[in-house]
Order: sequence, then structure tokens, then C-alpha cells
Amino acid sequence: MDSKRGNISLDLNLNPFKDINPTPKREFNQVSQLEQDLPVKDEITGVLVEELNRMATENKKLTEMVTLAYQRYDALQRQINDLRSKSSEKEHVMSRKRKAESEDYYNNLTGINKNTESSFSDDEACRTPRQNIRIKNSTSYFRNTDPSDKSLVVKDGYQWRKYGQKVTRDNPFPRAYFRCSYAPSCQVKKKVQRSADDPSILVASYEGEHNHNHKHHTQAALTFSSTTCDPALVPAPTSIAVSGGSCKNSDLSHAGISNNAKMTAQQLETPTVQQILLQHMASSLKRDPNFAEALATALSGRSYNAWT
DNA sequence: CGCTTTTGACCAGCGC
DNA sequence: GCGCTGGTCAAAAGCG
Repeated sequence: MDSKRGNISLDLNLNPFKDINPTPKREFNQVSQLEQDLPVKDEITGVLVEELNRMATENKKLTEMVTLAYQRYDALQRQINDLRSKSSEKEHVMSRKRKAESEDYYNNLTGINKNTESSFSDDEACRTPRQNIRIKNSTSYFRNTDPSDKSLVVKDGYQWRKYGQKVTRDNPFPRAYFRCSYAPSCQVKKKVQRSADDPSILVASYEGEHNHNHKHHTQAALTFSSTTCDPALVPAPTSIAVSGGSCKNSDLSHAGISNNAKMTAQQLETPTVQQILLQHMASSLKRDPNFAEALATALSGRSYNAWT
């Protein structure tokens, strides 16, 4: 893993006085005096070498801490993804019968043979001719910014009509049922339910595929589907979406730094992302005159204290 | 007035 | 057969 991450050393500038102007006059005078006093100069050199060694040790410790934090974060992300995939499998098994029923319902309505993804394995999907047109399912996660909002309305760019609400057994929060209301022929449905673990997260399950392109124009944020990245299916919510998806091409620049923690393990394991992040951190610290001055002050203060 | 939301009733599958 | 559960229907109410 470290080989993928690359060099994550903080690369601290251990000679901060080099780039800082002007050099304090008092220091210059002290150096001049020190040149006249060789025993004191040797002592100062020893102190500086000791300080350099100490900084190198601290740098190494910090590097180890960052590495450890990355390892722990990756492990947690893997656990979350495992739990998500297990719960998704369980839900597919439970609803297999019902999905088959809804499939018949769609067939009666449209006259087109469609199958749910959960009804066939991928191998079967490849072998079965009627798999050419399939009902696609996906799950998206939306962060609800307003805790008082209990309407379960998810702004994903499409126009929905609510046709039912139920309290389910495994979740204290009600589940809302929506149909696409833009086109009568569009049979896309979605279920929205607040996450039992985190009530601030709305879980939207989409069933089917829009047969039109109607969307609102305010598509500010991104979504990452946990089961598919089909752009025709994945909605474009105006709220912030989170999930364990794998849309590698997603532009994360709009997600904001607060969403960094929500990036998938796969995304974080990408060496380029980590390297860019680390390079950005390092360059930001290097460019920041306040940081350099603070570091120089700290070092000069320590050295000055050592001298006195 | 037309559209959406609410909400109780209804239906079908499933396990016992 | 019965009860539980998830999904859907449809009448009434709400809203602009």
C-alpha cells in the first residue's frame, strides 16, 4: 500500500532562515561574536545538529502517524463497503419474489420484456435474450441539510409524484414511494427512506430507467450510485450525495473539503489522488509565510533559549 | 382548477 | 388459515 501512496514524508524545511528576510541583526552580531569564540561555536554547532536530529525524528514520527491514519481509514472504508454490499445482497434476496412480480406488472403495462437485475445473475443476463432491456436499479445517498425537513423529498433533478408511504419493520423512519410524474409512460419508481443509522442521510432506491431527458437545470452536486454509474439512470441531486460507489470519473472538485472523508476507499487508494493531496498540503505549507515565520520563530526561540 | 400530498384500505407473498 | 410485511390504490385534503 505504501508503494501505491508514494512518498508521504512531510519534507519539512529544516533550514527556515534561508528564505526569510531580513535576517535579524542581533543574530548576525551573535554569529560574528561566535566566530571569535571557537569553543562556543562548536557548542552551538552541536546544539544545531541535535536540533536537526530532533526535527528529523519528529518528521519520521509524523510520517508514521500519517501512514497509520491512512491505514486505519482504509480499513474502515473497507468495512463500510463490505457491510453495504452484504445488506444489498440481503435486500435483493428478500425482494426477489416481489421484483419478479413487478416485472410482470411492467410487462403488462409496456408490452416490453424487462427483467430486474436481481432476478438474474450476470451469467444468466449474458445468456438470456430477454435481458437486452433490463430494469436498472440503483441506490443513492443524500445528505439532508435540514434536520427538520421530514418530507423525504430528494432533489435529484427529476419530477416525482408521491403515491404512498409506509413504516417498514427494520427502520423506524417511514419509507416514501415515488413515481416519475413528468411523463405518464415513464415507469421509473423510487423509494426514499431515512437511514436508520444516520437520520441525516436519505437513502433513495431507484427502480427502472427514465425514457426522457427532463431534468431541472440546477444540478449543483454529484451522486455516486452504489450499483451503477449509468449516466442515464443516476440522478443529479442538488443535495450532497454520499455512497460507496465507484464512479472513477466523477469530478470531486465540487464536493468540498468536508466531503473528503466520504470519498471511497478505492478513490483514496488511487496513488495520484493521494500524491496530489500531499503535494497540495506540502506546497501550501511552503507558500504560507505565516507558517514559515512561525516555524522560524519557534526554531530561533529554541536556539536562543539554548544559547542563554 | 389542476396537480400534489396524505393516509387508510387493500392486495399478495411468505412463514408458521 | 392467520398474521406479518412491503407495495399499491384511491379518495380526501392541501396548495398555488
